[in-house]
Amino acid sequence: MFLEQSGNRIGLGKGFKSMTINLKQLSKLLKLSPTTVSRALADYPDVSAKTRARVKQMAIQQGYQPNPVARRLQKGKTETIGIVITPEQNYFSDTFFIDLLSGISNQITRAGYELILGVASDEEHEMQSMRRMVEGKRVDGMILTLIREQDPRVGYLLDRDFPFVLYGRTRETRPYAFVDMDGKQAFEKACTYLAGLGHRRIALLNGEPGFMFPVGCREGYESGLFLSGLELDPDLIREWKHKDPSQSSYRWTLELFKNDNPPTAILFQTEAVNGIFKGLDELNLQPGKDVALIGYDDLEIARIHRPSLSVLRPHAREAGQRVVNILLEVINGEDPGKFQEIHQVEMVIRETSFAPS
Amino acid sequence: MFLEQSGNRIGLGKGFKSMTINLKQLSKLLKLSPTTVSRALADYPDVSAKTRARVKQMAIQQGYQPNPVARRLQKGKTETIGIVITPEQNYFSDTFFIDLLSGISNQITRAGYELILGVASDEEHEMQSMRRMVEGKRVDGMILTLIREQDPRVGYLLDRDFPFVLYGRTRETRPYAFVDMDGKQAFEKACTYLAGLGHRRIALLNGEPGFMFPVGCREGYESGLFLSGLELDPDLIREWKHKDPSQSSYRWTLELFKNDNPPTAILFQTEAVNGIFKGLDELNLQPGKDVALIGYDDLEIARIHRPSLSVLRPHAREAGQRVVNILLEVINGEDPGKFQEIHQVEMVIRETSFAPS
DNA sequence: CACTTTTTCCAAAACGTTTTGGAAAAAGGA
DNA sequence: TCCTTTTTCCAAAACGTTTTGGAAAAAGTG
Repeated sequence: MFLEQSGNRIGLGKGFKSMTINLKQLSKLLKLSPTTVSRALADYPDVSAKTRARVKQMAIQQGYQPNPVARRLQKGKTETIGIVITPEQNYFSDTFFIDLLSGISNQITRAGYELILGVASDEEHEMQSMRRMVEGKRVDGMILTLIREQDPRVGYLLDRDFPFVLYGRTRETRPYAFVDMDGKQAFEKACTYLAGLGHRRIALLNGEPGFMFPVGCREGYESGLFLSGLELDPDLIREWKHKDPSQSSYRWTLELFKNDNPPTAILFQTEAVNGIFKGLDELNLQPGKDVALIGYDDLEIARIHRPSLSVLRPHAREAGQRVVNILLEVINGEDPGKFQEIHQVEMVIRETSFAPS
Repeated sequence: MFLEQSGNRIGLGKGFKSMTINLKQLSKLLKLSPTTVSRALADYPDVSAKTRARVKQMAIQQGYQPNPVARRLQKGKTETIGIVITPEQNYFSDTFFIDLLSGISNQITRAGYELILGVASDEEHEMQSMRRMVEGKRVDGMILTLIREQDPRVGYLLDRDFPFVLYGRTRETRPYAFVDMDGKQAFEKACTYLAGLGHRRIALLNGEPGFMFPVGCREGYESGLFLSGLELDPDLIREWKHKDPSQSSYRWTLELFKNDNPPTAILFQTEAVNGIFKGLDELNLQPGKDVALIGYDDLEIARIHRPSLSVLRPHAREAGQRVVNILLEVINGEDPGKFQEIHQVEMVIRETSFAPS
């Protein structure tokens, strides 16, 4: 009787819920069992082509969509994956992260999954937010970004055998799945390119220590110097703070040119470009004329600045898509160790990389 | 028998799922019915203080957390709210949106809800992503940002009586819930402030037409001029494109000063500041000396630039929290029309707002 | 002590799916 | 025709909670 009531609710038009039809109601309309309707929609072979067609047509006509919550309960999956971002690290500074997120989101949607977002104010809350998702059974897998050299999140997830994929890498001996940009190769390429133009003093303004990505940048830088027969001068290497890229890179730029033998080229993360421009301006040095610049990440400012900034461009969107596809496989039981991808980084030559006179 | 098997799975240590305990297992440990355990944990009055304590202690000891999917099914709620962002509009340009998101996320977590994120590449996908959430029964309510004057999303949600809250406003006669910044009052304040310093030619570099927020800015601007006894000169008003704030604002800045009687002050959205700085630089005009500037939004660049930029600062975090609290009330059946909040905007005077000589 | 009220507990139903394990009907084979 | 195989369908169980509607036990009342 109770059932009949809710069955009759179709089309009553009172409130939102009444506009929706469920499996039982649909099967009643079709004079079939819920089992058959469910299996018809899922293309099981044990339902005849004729009834399958009939079911599908009616489902479309009635706008039927299986209730995801019920399906999740039955399937024992949340069909959800989680990501935690932190505002303090200015990661959202421009298109890069939103591109990554866009690739992630679209691929997740395509798989019929959901992306839940946590925003954490610091490292501690970052962990807390992730634990809530994992231990609260709110997600089937996690995506991690902005990875540190020693990253407790990775150990935590490995310990409990919970599916995850890193965008980036960390120092961890156990196998895990990751998609990373080949920062090493990118910086090596940029470095040899500048050396090939004739630059002999190439500086590196690297990301904050503790995070993993500057490690690759530095390796590539050193390897590039070596391949070009240049000496490594520790005075030409600086690191800025993630929380405050412009301010710290500004200071480091000024310092760099106090050197007796200052650089003629700088490699750096584009995020820090404002500070560098400001520093150079103060020193009366013109980018692309007195100092060559190549940034890592193709942010908007790189394109619109005059002179336009030569950059290393990671393909964030594609990387995001790969991260999701891999995570879905890992969730599906595949061995995470099989998925360790290092993506090429494109070099875009614009106006700030010139041959010194 | 099947039940017994899964009951015995506790502590087997094979795979992740085995590490988790469910209500039935917990109740067996306590020699109580699932009903009582559930009600004890939910602080129902019909369970004695003694057993309630015993249950809670055991729940903590065993690390029990109710399966959210099962609860959602029973409660008929998804405990989830949705938001769709679009990358093309550089909304993530700096701390503003992430602050808003941070307030939203934290408040949602506090309520035990989940935030699911959609990333849409354009207006059409934006709608599509929202419909998937709404019609797919994936959320209990929606949060909308970056509202247009005519916004089909609002009509869509109103039509089907689906709970939502706007961050911003739109042109719609039916009542709906929103939290908006008082852009009008902010620009009026900034305008009268500049006029009070002695500026007579104040320009407005406004946001893209079609969106709602520039409307308030313009109203405030006009009202500020009027209150200060200044004439409105249409030549001093320009609008930039959301997709490309720097480029278009750069062009408009140059145009502005082709005027016979150029402005001595500019009001604008901080997002467009790079283009303005670039334009002024090209014209050999110094911000804070030849031209006064006040931006809307306190982005990082406003603080670190020399001279530092005077701004109007919306309190994004607080607004995000309010949006969520209101949405939860609307979901709970409260009348949306009751919740229409307009928040004050703070004015932060730094170095670019000076008295003309 | 007998009766009523309050306290404390629980069995069963319900949420809306998918999966399991057949059963009935149709088709094929002798 | 009778038996076997295949096709097509479905009743019931299960996923893990919360809620409903009592029932048993304890406490209060006369």
